[in-house]
This record gives sequence, structure tokens and C-alpha cells, in this order.
Amino acid sequence: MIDPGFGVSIPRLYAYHRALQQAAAEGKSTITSHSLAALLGQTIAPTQIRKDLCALGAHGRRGHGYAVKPLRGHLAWVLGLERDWRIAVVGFGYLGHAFATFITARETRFSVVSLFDRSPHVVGQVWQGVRVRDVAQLQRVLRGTPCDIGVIAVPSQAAQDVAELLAASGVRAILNFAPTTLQMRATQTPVVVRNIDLAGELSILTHRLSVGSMPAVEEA
Amino acid sequence: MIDPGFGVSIPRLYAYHRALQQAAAEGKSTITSHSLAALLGQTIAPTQIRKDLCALGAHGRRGHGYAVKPLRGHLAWVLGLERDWRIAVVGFGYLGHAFATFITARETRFSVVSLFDRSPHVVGQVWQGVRVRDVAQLQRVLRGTPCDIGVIAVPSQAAQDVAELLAASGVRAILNFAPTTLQMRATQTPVVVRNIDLAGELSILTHRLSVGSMPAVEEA
DNA sequence: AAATGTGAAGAGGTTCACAGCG
DNA sequence: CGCTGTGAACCTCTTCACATTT
Repeated sequence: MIDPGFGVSIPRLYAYHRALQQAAAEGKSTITSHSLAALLGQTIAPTQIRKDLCALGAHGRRGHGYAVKPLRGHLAWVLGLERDWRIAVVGFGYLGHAFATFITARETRFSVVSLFDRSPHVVGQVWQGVRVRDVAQLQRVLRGTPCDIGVIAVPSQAAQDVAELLAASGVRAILNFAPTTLQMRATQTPVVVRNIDLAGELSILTHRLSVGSMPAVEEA
Repeated sequence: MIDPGFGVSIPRLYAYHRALQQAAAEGKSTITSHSLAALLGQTIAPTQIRKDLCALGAHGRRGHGYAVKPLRGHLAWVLGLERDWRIAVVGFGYLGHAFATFITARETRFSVVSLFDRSPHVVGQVWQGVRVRDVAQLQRVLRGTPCDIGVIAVPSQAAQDVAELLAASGVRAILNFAPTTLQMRATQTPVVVRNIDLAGELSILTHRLSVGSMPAVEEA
């Protein structure tokens, strides 16, 4: 079973995964729920960690803790990080460029295999062996070389059209940086959408600053 | 009272704010909880919206809906978006550059007033009238021209140091793009931290794709 | 009639306390 | 003795149903 079921949040599992990578890099072969919590800056209680891991079927040794390597592997499996994912980035401005560069440098299982833009100044550029194509060709190109995930890094006005184009091209998931609500009508194979709103993230901070007090740290 | 209290989530309030901007741009002067929900792609139930707004003290007219303009103003006030905020971006690689450009173009109340980098190739560059300084000078520069918010767009290894530097320089909030848990020790004036983990956002999608089914849309 | 406002029910997620192993 | 595993209490957030107002 891949789906952890209920009571387990994916962002938390990813945080564990990242912390375990760090622990492994530091040479630790075993880790307790308590020390894992410390690695996460005490944002998650040890009990919560144990509940999550237990629900995943990842068991530790009482009195000792969890074996780092198999646990990390198990989490990677649950998160879908044990296979390769093909990504198409639409909108190759600063943001698209930054995303492609960042994700390529850091995660080997994610490969950016298609780039699209509308501007004639950008179309035709080559980035790490990938040529930027015109958005008008998106559907045709993706028909030839399918992608799992589409990243929308275009201005808000264009985002909805791009989303529909991506959905029509067989993309199954969309990461949207445009500050718009994408209206996805239900299709046969549903498209999973996740939004990253940079201005929205900032407002969370400004709200906190306006209120002025409250706990010191917050997790994303 | 600025703090909405409890049961009200800030991301949701920001979503309302954005939807109301859109409604205002479309010329609507009044809006119902139901049509607001439609603008948000039905991700939030009308009842939820009413509860939230009511908790904020924003009242509508029964039988008609809410007045767009004052409601938007009220939300902006609660979110802290009615004053200007000074931002320092640390790490002026692709990501820092993209963030600065994006936020400057889109939000007038956020101004990027300081840029820092470590690389001699980048230090000295001028972006929209702002000269990129060496990170070594961060504390000195910010002493002269204080900032409210620091954005960390440096590699993971450097993130912790930068965070401490920012905290020591009077920054009250941090937006962190580095995939690391920042260990903030409690200070007199607490520093609010918010993390944006791009690889983490992708894993949420890959997890969903691995599981394979489930509802069509998800909100960030 | 058409919406809002709101107490009450419900669901979901978190913490507690402690039993169970190594 | 140390740490995991887990049912039960707890708490927060969401949804429902309906009274209320224009």
C-alpha cells in the first residue's frame, strides 16, 4: 500500500525524508523520534513522528530508534521519489529559469525535458541541452514526448489557458506559480494542481508582523 | 483587533483578498459567499467563507452579499498589506533574481531595497537601481537601512548562517527558499520564519501521482 | 426569496499516558 | 532503563441545519 491512509500529512513525510538525508550525511545509521524532532527544529512532536511512521508501516527498534537508511527508502517510496519524473516548464522568464535550474541541480529524479515560452526573444534559446519551444507547439511536442508534471511560470492572464493546454496534453500534475485560481474542470484522468503563491507567502509574514507577537517559528 | 483569533487561516484570507481584487477588476461592487467560492474554484465552502468573514467583523447584507471594496480593504488591513514593507534578498542567483523581479512587478507595497550575494561575479551588479552587496557587509548595511523581511535564496549550507545574520540585523521575518530547517533560537524580538521548499512541493505532486486517484484539485 | 449569521454536530488531526519490547 | 507503539482524551477546524434579516 502506497497511500499512508489518514492522519498522515505529506508535507510532514517530506520533512522527515529531508531530515533523514541530513542524518545519513552526518553518518548516523540510527535515529530516535526525539532526535528527529530536534533536526526539524522541534516543529513536530516526537509522538507525532512515531504515529506517522507507524501508520506507514515503518517500524523502529524499541530502546534504539529507527534505522536511517531503510526508513529513508521507505519514505522515498511513499513520496513517489523512487522513480524519475519528467517535467515541462511553461514560461521561461526569471521564475521558470530559476525553477528549472534549482530543481535540476538539486533533485536527480526530476528532469526538465521541455521548455516553453511565448516571447520570440526566448523561443529558440537552449538551456542545458533543451531548446525552448513556442507555447503554440506545446500540445504537439508533449504528444511526442509526454511529461508527468507541468510547471506554470507565466503571467496570471495566461495561466488558465496554459493549464488547459497542459491538461489536454496528458500532463497529470501541475505546479502553478501564477497568482490565479486555476479552474480545472473534472476530466477522465484528473489533474492534480498545487499552487505556490509567492506574494501569498509574504502576506503570511506581514500578517504575523502586524499582529506582532506569537510563537517564534512556523513551518511551511 | 488585528488578529482574527482562531479558526481562521491566513492563507484562506489571502485567497479571499486575491479573489476580491479580481471581482473588483471585473467591475463587481457586491459579491456573495457563493460566488466568491466559485472564484476560488470551489475549494472553499460558502459556509466557511461566511464564518471567516464574520469572525473578522466583516459583515454583509443579508439577501445581497458583501460589498467588495470595503471587504477587500478590511482583509488587506488584517493581512498587513496596507503599509509598505522593506525586503532584503540574500543570494542573488536565479532564484533571488526571480523573486525580486516577480514581487516588485506584482506587489507595490513590497519593495526590495537590499540585495546580497557572496560571489564576486555578482557583487557590484545593479538591479533596478539597487547595487548587490557582499554578504559580509549585510549586518552593516542593514544597520543603516533596516528591513522588515529577509529572503534567503542561497544554497542550503549557507542558509543557517544567513538566517542568524539576518536575525542579528534586526530583520523580523524570513522567507526561506533553502531546503533546510533553520534552527532559530528564541530571541527578544522573535523572528517569524516561513519556508518554501520547491522540491517538497513537487513531492506532494509525485506522491499524488503515485497513489493515482483522489480528488481533482488541491490548494496551496 | 435570497443571502447572511451561528449554534450544534461531525471529522480530522494532535497530544497524553502508558503499555510493550529490546 | 530507553524508546517505540497505540488507544483514548483532547482540541481544532469544517460542515450542517436553520433562524434571521433585508
